[in-house]
Amino acid sequence: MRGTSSNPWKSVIDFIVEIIAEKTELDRMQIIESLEVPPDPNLGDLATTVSFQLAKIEKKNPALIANKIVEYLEQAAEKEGFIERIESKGPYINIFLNRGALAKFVISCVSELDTDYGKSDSYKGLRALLEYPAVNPSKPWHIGHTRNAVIGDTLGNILEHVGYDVIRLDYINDLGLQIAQITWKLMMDGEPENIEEKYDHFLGKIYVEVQEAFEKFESIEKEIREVSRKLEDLSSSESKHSLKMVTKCVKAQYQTAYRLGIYHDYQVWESAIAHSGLLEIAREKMMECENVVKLEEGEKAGCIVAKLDSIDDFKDMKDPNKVLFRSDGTRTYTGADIALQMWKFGIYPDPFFYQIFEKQPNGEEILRTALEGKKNGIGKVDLVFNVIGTAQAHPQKLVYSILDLLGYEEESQNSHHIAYEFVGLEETDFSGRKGTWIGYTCDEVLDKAKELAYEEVAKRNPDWGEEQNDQVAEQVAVGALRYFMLNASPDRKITFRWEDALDFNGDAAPYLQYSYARATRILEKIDAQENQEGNLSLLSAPQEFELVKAIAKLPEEILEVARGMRKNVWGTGFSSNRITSYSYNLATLFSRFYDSCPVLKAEPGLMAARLELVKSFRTTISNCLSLLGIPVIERM
RNA sequence: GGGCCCGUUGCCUAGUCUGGAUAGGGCGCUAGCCUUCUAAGUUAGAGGUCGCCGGUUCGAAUCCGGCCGGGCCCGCCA
Repeated sequence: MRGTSSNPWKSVIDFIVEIIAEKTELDRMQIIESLEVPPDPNLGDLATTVSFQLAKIEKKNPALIANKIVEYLEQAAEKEGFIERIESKGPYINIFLNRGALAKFVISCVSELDTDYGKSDSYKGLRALLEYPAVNPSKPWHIGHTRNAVIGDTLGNILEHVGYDVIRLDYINDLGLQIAQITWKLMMDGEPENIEEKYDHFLGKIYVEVQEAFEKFESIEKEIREVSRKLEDLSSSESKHSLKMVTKCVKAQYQTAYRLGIYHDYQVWESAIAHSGLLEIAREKMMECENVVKLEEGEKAGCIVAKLDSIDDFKDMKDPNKVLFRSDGTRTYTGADIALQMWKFGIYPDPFFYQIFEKQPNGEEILRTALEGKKNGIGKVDLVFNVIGTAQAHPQKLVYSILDLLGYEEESQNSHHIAYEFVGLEETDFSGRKGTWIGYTCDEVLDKAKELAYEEVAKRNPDWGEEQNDQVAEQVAVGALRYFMLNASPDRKITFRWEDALDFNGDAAPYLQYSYARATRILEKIDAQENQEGNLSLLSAPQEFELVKAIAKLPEEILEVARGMRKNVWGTGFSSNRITSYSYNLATLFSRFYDSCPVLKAEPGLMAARLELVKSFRTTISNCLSLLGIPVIERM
């Protein structure tokens, strides 16, 4: 193998497949599928189970076949420097790579690509629109919302890494009943002069109070419903009050998002949807379909419904006529969701105007939909990913199926529900209404994590000042929380326990950050002039070799996650935990290397080679951390 | 009634799509390792009927069927 590759492990695999293909009758796909990593590195670096497949064809003992093939393969492999040896063990054919040659190849790939190492252009030219976390603008983010936001943000990073152009969208429901409830309360009581709390926390608590009254007293419910109706009228005082309140709330919520390194490109506001004419345009489009009709009689007389009895998945519904627009003409959630999904794909002309909501700390402006402003829409997108809890699997499926029913087959296929299970407590779930989230907001969890991290940082770095302690503690806290959310497979419920979320040892973000800091420290201690050419073929210790192999696999690992995003009956799978476990494993291998292979005390030639390896590791783990949105810490 | 997700050691969990060698980790527990690049680390050890039963297969945590337990979903609600 000559030169460098953006996917070194894949290059090694291709090389081996080529050799096997020359010596057997099997096609390349079969060979690729037969390749696996043996359970124990002592058995080899790669193995092939082609003997099982050949045994079926030739009707012979697989072990005998393996024995025979190995002889041929050894001859072929000898010509190139990449393979050390090939041996059979029973039916398995085990391949040992040349450690020095692989180290040389992998390290040159990483050093060439640097911060781009891990990226690929496999999906170049495709545009993906992601929606997350769409938290109601009436309360602070709790840890359930945090899971949504972190999954969405990380998914965006991964899609960007494999070549997608990614648009990050947030949805602001400023017309919901929850907003009416708070508006009612604030207009009655007047807004307090000095609110000491963060504004979203303040609203959240009011909301819990109002909700109680709302459920208890019919008269209050009636008043609030009236406020809700008035919110639809943009000239009403209720609407004007609510707009100020919601804007303030979203800005407060975004302070939390920014702490986590989460940014967006656009916001879609429900009030803009309601008054832009979007719903009317969408409704007309929908009614062009013969399966969307206005019912004349029966319980749903006057409603515009989608007839779903022809679709297998929905024929067991109580009534397969799904209401999209009520008899009074207003849209249902499903109706609005379909209209919005159509907008995302640009099925009809964009009716929105756009205004700057605010400038984010990353320097980028976030645009919100509005009724006046500039006409800079999102343009054509190929795929839409909605990050929504798994409880909404059925409604999401409805939206995509109806899209298909309307004739937008491709758009339906390209609609993805990224489903994740909820975060709960041992005894209860998080409920906005009951206020069970109090004490478990994202801000509180981050603050508590930071407090603990601060103690640790101060203990380890007695010479640091308060500012440096504080900064690192914040980075540790953010990393720990993001990792905690990503390391759980999205289809698994998270039971939130402080001792788990705040455990900074073992399988957690600080471990990764620490490995980076250690690598950085080694490199810092070397003066530039000592930078001599290292003989990379000296890197043959098992700890060095295992680290090299792990580094080599990053690009393929990211691609595997992207390829694994297939549609299922419940949504589209997204294995965020694969990236965390890859990164954890990489850091573990570095820790072992660190413990058993001294760098600065090694012989000059070996030292230079190990320095190169440390550099490669540092780049790779750094790229993993930025993919996961975990802050990189130089010293901790 | 119908559909979906989960069940792996004291606790948390990877692996299940695409079957393959002794089922990986982490927490906790036990015993080592800092005069050596940051011990948020590392080495070793104890701990498992992969929910249960059956089937397919040379081979099943993984595929198929049937159960059991936990959660979620099937509104002109929000």
